[in-house]
Amino acid sequence: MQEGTVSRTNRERTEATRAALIKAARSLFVEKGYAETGTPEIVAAAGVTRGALYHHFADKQALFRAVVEHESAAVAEEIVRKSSDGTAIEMLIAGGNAFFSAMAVPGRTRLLLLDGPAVLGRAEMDAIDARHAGRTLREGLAYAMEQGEIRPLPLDQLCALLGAAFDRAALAIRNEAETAEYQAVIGDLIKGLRP
Amino acid sequence: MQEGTVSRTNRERTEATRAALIKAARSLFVEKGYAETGTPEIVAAAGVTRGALYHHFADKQALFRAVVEHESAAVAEEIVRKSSDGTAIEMLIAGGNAFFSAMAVPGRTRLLLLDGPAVLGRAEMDAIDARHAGRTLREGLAYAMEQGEIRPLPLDQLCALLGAAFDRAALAIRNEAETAEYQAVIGDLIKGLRP
DNA sequence: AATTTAACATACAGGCTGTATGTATGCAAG
DNA sequence: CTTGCATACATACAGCCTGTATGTTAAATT
Repeated sequence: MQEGTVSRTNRERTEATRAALIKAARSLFVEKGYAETGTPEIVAAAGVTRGALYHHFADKQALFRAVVEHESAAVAEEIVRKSSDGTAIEMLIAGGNAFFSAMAVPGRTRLLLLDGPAVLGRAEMDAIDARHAGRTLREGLAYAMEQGEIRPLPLDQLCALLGAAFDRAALAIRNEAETAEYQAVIGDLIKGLRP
Repeated sequence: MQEGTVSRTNRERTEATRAALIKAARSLFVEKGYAETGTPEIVAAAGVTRGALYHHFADKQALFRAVVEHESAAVAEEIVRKSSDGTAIEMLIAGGNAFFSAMAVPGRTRLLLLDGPAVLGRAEMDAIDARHAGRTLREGLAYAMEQGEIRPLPLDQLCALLGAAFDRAALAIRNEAETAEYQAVIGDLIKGLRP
């Protein structure tokens, strides 16, 4: 039985430190916002020093990027996990509901929809989204068009516009009643695309 | 004939100073973003001192708010000015085109769609938008529903979702070809709402 | 076992924000 | 017209934060 500092491999140390930093940073970025959170505060919460932070991340923004990447992946994972089968439009609706459910986790709207675009820029946020949640929407829409369930439209533009609608709905939703209202309206928007 | 310091009334001094600060701040916020723009830089460009800035504005964020308010009003003014008549849906489309045209003015997407929500929060941005461009969209949709040109749907939610789609399109648009593409897709979205 | 390299910790320089204090000018009252 | 107050600034200061440079310890390599 060992105490305090157990001998760890470098890889283990790195992973533990990075995880602690990302966890502490996520919590503070959510609570106070990116600009109002200082690195001294983050490292104190993570139980390391600023030296460790700047060893693993180029700067504060790089740490934020890691937090956003992590969070975006979690949202996409939940959508994929809950994806049902049925008609293409049914799948789109179900995916949307899963998205709303995932975005209801506290802090996600702030990280992914408010601070993210401002800190990292829309181009980088689009790139991150395209690897995660945005990818599921794109595949759903492409499948629906393929099946002839919605009219053929430029996929890039349609994804951007519907994705924006989903995002804004997630931002507006604060309780179950609002969830149902937005689900209904966005469902109508999608159904309006049928041939 | 007088030189240099002409005797000005206090009201004139105030208006001139505020205008110079807002103009300089707008330029720098657009060029470098809110966080990367320092108040020393702003006051230097405006030809005043930091004392003047903090006399007229509570803090840097209040100055940013004034810039955003000004810009948002300019967008709404352009939409109203270009609003044509015709069927309700035609007016919506024309209003959308005017919106895209107004948002093409350099810096507006960054101020109103990227930094604005992050710095001021979505609630405050919604309030500002509701007084300006968002108001025109809401009135257009309400009129279209009244005329029976689109199905009756919850107005608040529909405004939020379509407003988000317009915003994202404005962010994505970088040239005329893209403008046409997004106009077409957003037109299809609106037309899908017909009874 | 010796050497290199990774993973930190500490110290420092520069810059920025907001506030406190000082000054000059407009303005209103007598 | 001058006397007193308020407005519109300018200057100086304190505190904090970011990023970097330097030092130290432990792991990995040879």
